[in-house]
Amino acid sequence: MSFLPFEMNCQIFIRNFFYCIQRQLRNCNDIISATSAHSKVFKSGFLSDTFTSNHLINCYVRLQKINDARKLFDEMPAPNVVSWTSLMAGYVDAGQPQMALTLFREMYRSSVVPNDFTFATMINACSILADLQVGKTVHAHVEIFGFRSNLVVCSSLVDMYGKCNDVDEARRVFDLMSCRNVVSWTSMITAYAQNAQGHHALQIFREFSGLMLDRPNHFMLASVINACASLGRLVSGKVAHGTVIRRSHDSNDVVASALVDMYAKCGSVSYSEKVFRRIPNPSVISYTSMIVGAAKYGLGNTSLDLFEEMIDRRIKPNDITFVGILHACSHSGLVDEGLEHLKSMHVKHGIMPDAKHYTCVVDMLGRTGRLEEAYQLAKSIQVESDEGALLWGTLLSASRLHGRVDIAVEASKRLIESNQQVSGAYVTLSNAYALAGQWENVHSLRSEMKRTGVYKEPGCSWVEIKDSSYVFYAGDVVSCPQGNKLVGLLRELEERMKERGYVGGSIGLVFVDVEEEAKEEIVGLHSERLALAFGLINIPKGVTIRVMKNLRMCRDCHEAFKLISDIVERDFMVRDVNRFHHFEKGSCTCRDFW
DNA sequence: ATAGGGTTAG
Repeated sequence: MSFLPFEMNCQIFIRNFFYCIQRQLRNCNDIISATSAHSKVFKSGFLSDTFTSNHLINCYVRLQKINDARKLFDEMPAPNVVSWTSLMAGYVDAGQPQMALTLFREMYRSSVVPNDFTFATMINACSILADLQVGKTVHAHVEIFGFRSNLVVCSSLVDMYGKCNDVDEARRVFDLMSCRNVVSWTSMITAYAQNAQGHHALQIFREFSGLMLDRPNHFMLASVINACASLGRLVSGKVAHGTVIRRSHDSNDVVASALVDMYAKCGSVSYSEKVFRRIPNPSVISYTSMIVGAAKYGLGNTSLDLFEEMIDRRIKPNDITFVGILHACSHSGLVDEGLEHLKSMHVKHGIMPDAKHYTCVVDMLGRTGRLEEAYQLAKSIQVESDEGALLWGTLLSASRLHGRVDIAVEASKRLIESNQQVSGAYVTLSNAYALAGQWENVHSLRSEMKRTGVYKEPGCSWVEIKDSSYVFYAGDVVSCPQGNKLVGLLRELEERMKERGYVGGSIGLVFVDVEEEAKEEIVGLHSERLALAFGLINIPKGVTIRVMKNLRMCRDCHEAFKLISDIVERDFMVRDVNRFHHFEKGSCTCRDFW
């Protein structure tokens, strides 16, 4: 029988104990085993060992116990770069990215040197905060510390610049990267998609696909679908959907939610529904996408049914869900239901309504002509300037629609005060004056605009036919060879809609351009009407036409809309033109897709 | 050895 020397025995014991603790720390998935591991480490005296403590910190971070992680960190005699970075990442996960920045500064003052992991975490914090200034500072440090060619650091930089709305800088970093992977390509695609440059997003995706280095995964496809949605490109969206199915990502609920949203925005809400119904466990986002999708089509009751369904399935709605619900009620003329839901938000669901919800309600009341109530409500809401622009802009449109010049004037004043969307305010106010026959005011407003140099970009819309998009601008009809024919046709349509009780709004003929003489002529046509006429005139049989522009429907409008559908015998759907200001004249005819 | 990057709804 041989005996090992005592010291060697001790070493083996310590090493075994060490592994045992490590295994326990790696596997602890609940707070009880974490605490027990913690006390074991404490008793053994290993708490002063940085490596063991780091394990414990990560354990608390995984369990979302950031305060416990912090306490442990503060007691460490010698935290190293991993300890610092772990804690920073913990704060980012816990929704306190600001604290991560603070820690970085503290770390900087101590003698511990940051590494690539630290920078990736820091950049992520800046990205969440959308803090471009700090982001640039961190970028400078990345250069100084020599991580400019690190894949992960650069991918997070691309993402950070994208989230801070500096797409050009994102692209610069991306172009300088010496090697890229799916994540870096996805970051670049997302940067474009989230900054209203969907066509660039698709271009990057085509480039990635052409390289055939790697397959697109569900992250990338979700972003690509998002880009198709923002462009209203159904054909590209369907191709992306095909890729999703081929790559077996159709069971991913994030991808599915993106598809639901894309189909709704591209004019095919029935596809949205099909995709939605295949999601095994829809999240609050999946439900909200479908609720919003239905709302856009004036299917208010469908939205409300979906809401009931999600409540029954114990899925908690959030503030955005309620924006969707209030939108649905607003666009379907379900005022009482809308007001009920507004009340229930706080009482039943513990969500405080804020400016965006009240804006929906102002819209809802305004559409149905309850302008006095809408006005009183608008005045009572505390808003930031950008929220104010939306709020007063909403009221302005409603007062124009119902010919309440007094409220229109007040709303425009507030809108102009908010210093945003000023040109839109002038145009709408001018339309309100014109509607009331107050031509002198129209003229003086126009000279005011000339004097202050306000310029209104023309609204545009487009139809997608086969794989091409055709864009129309407000005012285009004048130059169109069939212009007169169109105008006649549209007048006739409007008459027939009025007979059915249509009261005005997007479908009706409105003045678009105050630069033109404000006489009772059509100086411009909103494009959905133009495209509608387009559909009547020269689209070959068997081609599906989809018109993109927001159709804000009250119940009456919905009726009218059905009537138009009967007349033109085609399916088309419409989306919000204001979200697509990135369309430039002549740049939107795209025949190619990947 | 322990720590890091990309996705969906208004």
